[in-house]
Amino acid sequence: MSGNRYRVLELAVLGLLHETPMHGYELRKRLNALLGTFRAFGYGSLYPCLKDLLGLGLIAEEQPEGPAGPARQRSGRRSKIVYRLTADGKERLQDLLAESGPAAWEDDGFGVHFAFFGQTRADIRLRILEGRRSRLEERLDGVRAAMARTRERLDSYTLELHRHGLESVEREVRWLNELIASERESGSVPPPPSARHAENGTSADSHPG
Amino acid sequence: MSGNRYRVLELAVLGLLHETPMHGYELRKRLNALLGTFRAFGYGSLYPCLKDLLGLGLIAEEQPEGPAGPARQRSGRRSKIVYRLTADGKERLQDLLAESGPAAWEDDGFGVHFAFFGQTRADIRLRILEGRRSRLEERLDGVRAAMARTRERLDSYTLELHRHGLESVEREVRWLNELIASERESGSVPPPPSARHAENGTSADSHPG
DNA sequence: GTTAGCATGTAAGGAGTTACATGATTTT
DNA sequence: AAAATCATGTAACTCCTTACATGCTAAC
Repeated sequence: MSGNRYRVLELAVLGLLHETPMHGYELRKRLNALLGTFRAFGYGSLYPCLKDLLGLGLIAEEQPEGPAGPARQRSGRRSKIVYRLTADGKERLQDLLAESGPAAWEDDGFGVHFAFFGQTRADIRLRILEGRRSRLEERLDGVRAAMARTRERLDSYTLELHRHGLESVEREVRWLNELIASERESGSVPPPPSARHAENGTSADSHPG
Repeated sequence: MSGNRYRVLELAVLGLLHETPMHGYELRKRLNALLGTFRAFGYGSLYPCLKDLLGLGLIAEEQPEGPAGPARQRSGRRSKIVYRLTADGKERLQDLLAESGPAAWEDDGFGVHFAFFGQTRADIRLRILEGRRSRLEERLDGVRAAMARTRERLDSYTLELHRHGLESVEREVRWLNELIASERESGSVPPPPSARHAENGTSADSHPG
């Protein structure tokens, strides 16, 4: 009943439910629309996750409090179960959004964390973007070194695969460079002297364009 | 002991051992060099896989047949276990290389299959490339539709994520277009008799932008 | 009156990953 | 003698995925 797995789903669900309460089916559609090309979840992933989050008390079934008493919504279609964030859930969401370590910049987590940058503090955003850039640059170094070592015995298809792979990663690095520059430009974030962030309110309006 | 999981690893291991026998540690390095940016495996993945393939009789420990009898190689470092492909393993490898369905063009499998295109029949190569292109175009359609539906409630970060994601996929489609054109040019592949397409090869250049 | 879409779930398993444990050999 | 690298392995776990099972409601 307790014991939460679901690192990506947890943030996505809490983040979406923070905007507005929803039932599972709709949540899944918004989820996949949110994550776009990065990821797609089926019901078989979402519902067990909702069950867990419910068990942990991070979300709760919304009781519509009609005059006829607290019955599940039978007005629309089938009796839907509308979930909302609890106080614990909000706290948990804030913790997840404050994450700026590997969980937020590795392949798995980066997409979701980025998708919720609008709700993320400016200094955290910057740390995640920079963390991911470092990660990708490490990967570039590793692959380039490996290629140099084994260059002679790779056939043309393998070389082409590598070329395309490297180009993709380089392209993402350039994208991150632009985002980082844009984050810095939009003021409010002094390059962290030690860890100190200035209090600013305009955290979410800065998109690169 | 039997029962093979490991869809990606199996092909990669058999394909590499087809070139030359190797021990696990070296295999892992060549594996990661081969797959480049696409994937990286640790020993915890490779060794159990080798155990399975051994159990299935697809690979075998190479006996060096020294004059002192069949002992494990103690010449180099620690007693290495050098694996080689068996006859069954070669057959299995041919089956895997002949695969041209979803397993070969989905995200997971495509990289490995492509890496071994040098050992793959020309018509199979073409089918895999076209299959992947279709898959990506479906994905583009799906995401663009989803974006159109929920455009208004996405913030600028989410939009930026989608823009970058779409661009990445579009870029891969263009790459596939070039590869497919190049495969057709290099002769030897008559367009499959049943699936008839108009006599221009440039069917897929329709990317917006 | 039947398909298509809405809506919720479970059981079993996939394809690895992480952390740990061990020891030999070469380099510094 | 210490550190790095070579070399092999296991147990427990992860984070979903696939296939299945169910039923309601709107549209054709």
